[in-house]
Amino acid sequence: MTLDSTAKPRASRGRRPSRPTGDDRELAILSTAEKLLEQHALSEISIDDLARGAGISRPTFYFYFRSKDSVLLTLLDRVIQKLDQAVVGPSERLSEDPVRYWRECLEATYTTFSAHRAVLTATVQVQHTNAEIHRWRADRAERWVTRISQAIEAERARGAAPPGPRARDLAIALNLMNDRVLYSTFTGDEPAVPESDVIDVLLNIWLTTIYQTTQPIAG
Amino acid sequence: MTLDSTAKPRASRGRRPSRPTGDDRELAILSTAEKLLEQHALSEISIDDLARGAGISRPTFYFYFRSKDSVLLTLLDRVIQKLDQAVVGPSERLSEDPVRYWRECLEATYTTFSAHRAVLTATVQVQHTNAEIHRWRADRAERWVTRISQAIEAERARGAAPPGPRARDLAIALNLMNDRVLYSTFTGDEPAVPESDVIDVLLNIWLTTIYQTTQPIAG
DNA sequence: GATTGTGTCAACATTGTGTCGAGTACGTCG
DNA sequence: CGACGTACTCGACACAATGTTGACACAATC
Repeated sequence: MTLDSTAKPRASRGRRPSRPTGDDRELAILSTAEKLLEQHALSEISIDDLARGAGISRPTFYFYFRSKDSVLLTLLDRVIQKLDQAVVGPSERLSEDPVRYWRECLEATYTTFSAHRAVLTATVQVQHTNAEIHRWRADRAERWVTRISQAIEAERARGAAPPGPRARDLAIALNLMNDRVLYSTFTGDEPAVPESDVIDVLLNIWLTTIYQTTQPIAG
Repeated sequence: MTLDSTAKPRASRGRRPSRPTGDDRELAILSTAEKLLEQHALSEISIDDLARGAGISRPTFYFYFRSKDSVLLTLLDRVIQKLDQAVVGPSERLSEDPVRYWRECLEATYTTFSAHRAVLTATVQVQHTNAEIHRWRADRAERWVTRISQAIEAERARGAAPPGPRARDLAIALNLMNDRVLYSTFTGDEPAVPESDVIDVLLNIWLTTIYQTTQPIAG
């Protein structure tokens, strides 16, 4: 998903003035935002804070972004672009080495979240109030769910996993669990699973849920 | 937990004027809020909306509540009071009939949520921005976690459940999952588990996680 | 040198929150 | 009865944050 809709349409990039200007300012806003998000929730950050941090006035901010949320969305877009190429994806190892496959799925999620906690936790926080971000998350979730439920069905088909609730429903529940558990682990809201254990705990739940044991049948 | 802190201290209740006044207004605000929450998120509701809905002016609103959030907190308090007496609690049936015990735990959570979805989903939404509500949820969560992890340990002790990750960590993860899954089921955000299946799906995950099977050993 | 597009901001308009202080209605006590 | 206190009410204000407008600057191109 490209996020053209969020950043104001910048005119043709052909001619670039030599002033200390242009994209620099946009980047300055973005990095100010990411920095501030490490300390404060998005709701506590004003547009003025972002503008000042980037060395511009508040009205000028609106030249670059249409709102605070759209800054977050752009940040998110950048994070995910990096990520989508890093996590090329637990490939076809599913039937060969299921445990490894699922561990890698989880680690991918963990890594995503961990590398840019500030941005990702902010996203979680505003998903309820911002329609665009809400849609963005729904979209991502849908793709994960599809992928995971196909994997579960494949495992059931080859007899490695027993039958059970609809694969899609399990995938949804497990996926929501991951998000929520990682969120509270990273924000440190009590009660939370300690960061050192979080992958193991989640993996355990995934495996037992899918296979009714922690030692699934390998290829 | 009583929420004295949230409602302004009403003076002695001794003398009651006969005007269409007093507690009536407070109740009017509360029911207006609950009604509006069925259609809109709390962030979309202004204090003026609440005041108008209750037939008073905005400043008068502040006579009864210190803020929008404190209305929600009071609403929550009422919901929970009803609930804490309804769900007296899956008692000592744990070792006799484990499946039933866990099903009742889940159903209690489901019922809580379901009966006052508007209030509960609003709570989820503002937990990230309101410290008081955040604390309230953390508190409730902590008590559930304690209770659940003790139950898991008891099952392990009597050999009904196999060893595994720290009981507390499982309890935290399962608990967060419940909240999150029920939230999206009730708001209907896609992807969500359909309401008709949600208890079965969650129960399945709980049982397999705790017992590594859906048929635990009964007493 | 005129034109065009990028970039800038002071000043304004708007919306929502919270407060203050002057008021009104009602029960009570002299 | 009347004056006193308390519950209650709201107009008018102060404030904070958001978003908009219109005039202006500068560089690149014609």
